[in-house]
Amino acid sequence: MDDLLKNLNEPQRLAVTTTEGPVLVIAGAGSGKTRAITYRVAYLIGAKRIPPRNILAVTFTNKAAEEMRNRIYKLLGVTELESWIGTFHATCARLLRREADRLGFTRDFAIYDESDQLLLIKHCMKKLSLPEREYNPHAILSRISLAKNKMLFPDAFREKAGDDFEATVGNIYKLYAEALRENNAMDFDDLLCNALLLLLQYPECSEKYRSFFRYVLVDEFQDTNRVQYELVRELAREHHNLCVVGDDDQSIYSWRGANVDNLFDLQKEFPEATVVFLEENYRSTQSILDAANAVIANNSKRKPKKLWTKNDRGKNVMWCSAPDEHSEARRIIGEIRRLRQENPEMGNSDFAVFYRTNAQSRVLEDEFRAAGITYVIVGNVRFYDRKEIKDTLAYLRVLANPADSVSLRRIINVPPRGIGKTTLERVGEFASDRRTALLEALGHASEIPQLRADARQSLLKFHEYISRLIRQKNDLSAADLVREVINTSGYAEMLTQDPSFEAQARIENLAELVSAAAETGEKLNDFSLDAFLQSVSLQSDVDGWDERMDAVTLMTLHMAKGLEFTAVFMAGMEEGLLPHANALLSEKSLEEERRLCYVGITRARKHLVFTSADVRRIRGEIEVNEPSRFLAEIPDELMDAEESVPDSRLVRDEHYQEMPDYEDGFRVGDIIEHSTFGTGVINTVSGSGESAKVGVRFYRDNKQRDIVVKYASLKRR
DNA sequence: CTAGGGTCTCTTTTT
DNA sequence: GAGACCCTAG
Repeated sequence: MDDLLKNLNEPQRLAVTTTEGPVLVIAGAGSGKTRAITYRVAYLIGAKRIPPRNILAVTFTNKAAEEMRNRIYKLLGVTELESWIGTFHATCARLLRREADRLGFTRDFAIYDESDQLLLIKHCMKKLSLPEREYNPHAILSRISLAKNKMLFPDAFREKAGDDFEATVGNIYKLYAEALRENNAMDFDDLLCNALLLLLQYPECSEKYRSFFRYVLVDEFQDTNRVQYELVRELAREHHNLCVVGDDDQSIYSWRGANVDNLFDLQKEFPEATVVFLEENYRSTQSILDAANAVIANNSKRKPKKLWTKNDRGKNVMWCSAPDEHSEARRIIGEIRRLRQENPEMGNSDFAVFYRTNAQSRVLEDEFRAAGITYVIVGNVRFYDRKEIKDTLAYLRVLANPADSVSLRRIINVPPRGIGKTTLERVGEFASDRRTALLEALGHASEIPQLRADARQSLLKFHEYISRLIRQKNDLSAADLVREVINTSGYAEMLTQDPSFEAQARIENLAELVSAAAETGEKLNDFSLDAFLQSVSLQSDVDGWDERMDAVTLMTLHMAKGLEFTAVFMAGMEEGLLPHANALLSEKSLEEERRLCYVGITRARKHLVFTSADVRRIRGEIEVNEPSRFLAEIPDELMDAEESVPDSRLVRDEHYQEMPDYEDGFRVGDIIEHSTFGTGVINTVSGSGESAKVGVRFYRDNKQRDIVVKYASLKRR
């Protein structure tokens, strides 16, 4: 165990060995914070003889959890640990499964993801006869989610409603919350809220878990929200054996309710806390670190700190601009080839390309494919988000939780069984009149008035089919059930009859789902349907990513947090993209964009290349963007800039000719005054001359409008 | 009820 | 540019 401590620097050692009482670790990027917390857990188990199951360690992703687990195994020389290491959501779900009945759920409650949530919201809106035109379900959902993050429940929300819109949201919220309960389902926010409620409302429960989790660790604390904060506080209330690790400069999830202040509020809450600063960076070259420091220094709201390193100065960082996004992608490929030539030891997996928006990945993907470079995209269209996968899972979810009407509605007519909208509406009415689950109502189809005879038959037949599967579910493994559903539901048949290439791919995906179920079973040593479904709902995008693959990694900046690569490319360094157009409105969101940029930069070990395009096509329209302000924040002596060179292909490109003349035009980021809509920020520019258009987000209602420059007298402010 | 075509919106980021 | 959604003809 003493050997173990030798691998740590002074502050890291302090963070590891101060096991009793609160510890707050402020850890700069690349300062070995993961090392500190894994060693801490290993130290607790190895040196302090704390039983692993009495330790709770919370990470940001499942992948981080798995990594931590593996490292601890290695440090301790064991192959198994009965410990609680996982994300907040996974941990809460696990807890809630045990205690579900206290809150009026059964232990097989469903976990609704965003698409389920939206379906349910829309369903509720229909019940209230609210048109989707007027009330955007997305916006409603995000309001509800924000409310839940403050533990503001429907009744309280409705009382506090300030205007008509809020009142409407309140009504939908109320209905939505009831519907979730009826469906025996929780959304992501509920997992956290209900876990907290459980502790707050049942003292004996709180007592149980407080004495069970004797040591609590939380990573990435700057990205926790209020509910998560309260959860941690409640669990550590008595023993105070709490260690949280975070970096306020890497807080990039405030849009999801995360609150950086948590990091410092905790210090007030536990004034006796030992505060440890990790400021020595082991990852990057001096130049990269200087660039990162230069950028982040422009944020006004931050605790001053300065990362330093003993590493070499290294090469200057680079900035390559390109005429358009395709040449940008080719520039990246060119640089990868050049770097590999200069450094033969580098393989594909040493490279990563980060971008702000998922949409940027398509062009990169096209060019990588054309160049024959192996790449892997992390995120984007998740395997589990594909239609055929979602449909099949919906069948399984109905089996696991027959009250789940959202899933039932998704599949009742897929493949087509002659159960259309009207039929479904009648059944829905019948079900809510009788206060019974939708699935049960299907069985009573003969009592439902106004149904067509053939529809009635279909309903009964479907009900019988699902009931049969439900009777079988306990005797079959998750993988067997997946196979059974695919083969007997008519789904496989529907796809085999479709000769298209896509249908072929879908069949293959379904086969993969069967393997996924089997693999998950083996990994968890639990082959039940419930275990598989839970692991699917809580899976995150990075989780499936394997860094050992010999491929260049493509991912969003958000997903890059916590990772590192020898060479990093940051694509789309343009105003409107990074910082994103929607973030130009407030200083606060602008600073978050800067932190995002900082996170990207600090992922790089040796090489860092920024790229930008003069012109790019966004949502079908050509836009002209200025280079990102963040580039200007990096001192010239740290960065080599290379001018944009039109390559031969672009000159022939037909839209090159249309390139608008912006001598006297408006640019992204300009603040303008409109005669009717008032003040706003330009976030898109398109077309030229007579047809020049700008997209403006107005302060007054935060709505986006396209304005034809010629007809509106816009004034620059 | 279904299939096909046209329109409209949209993603900025995700457990 | 893609996907969701609505409308219409069969």
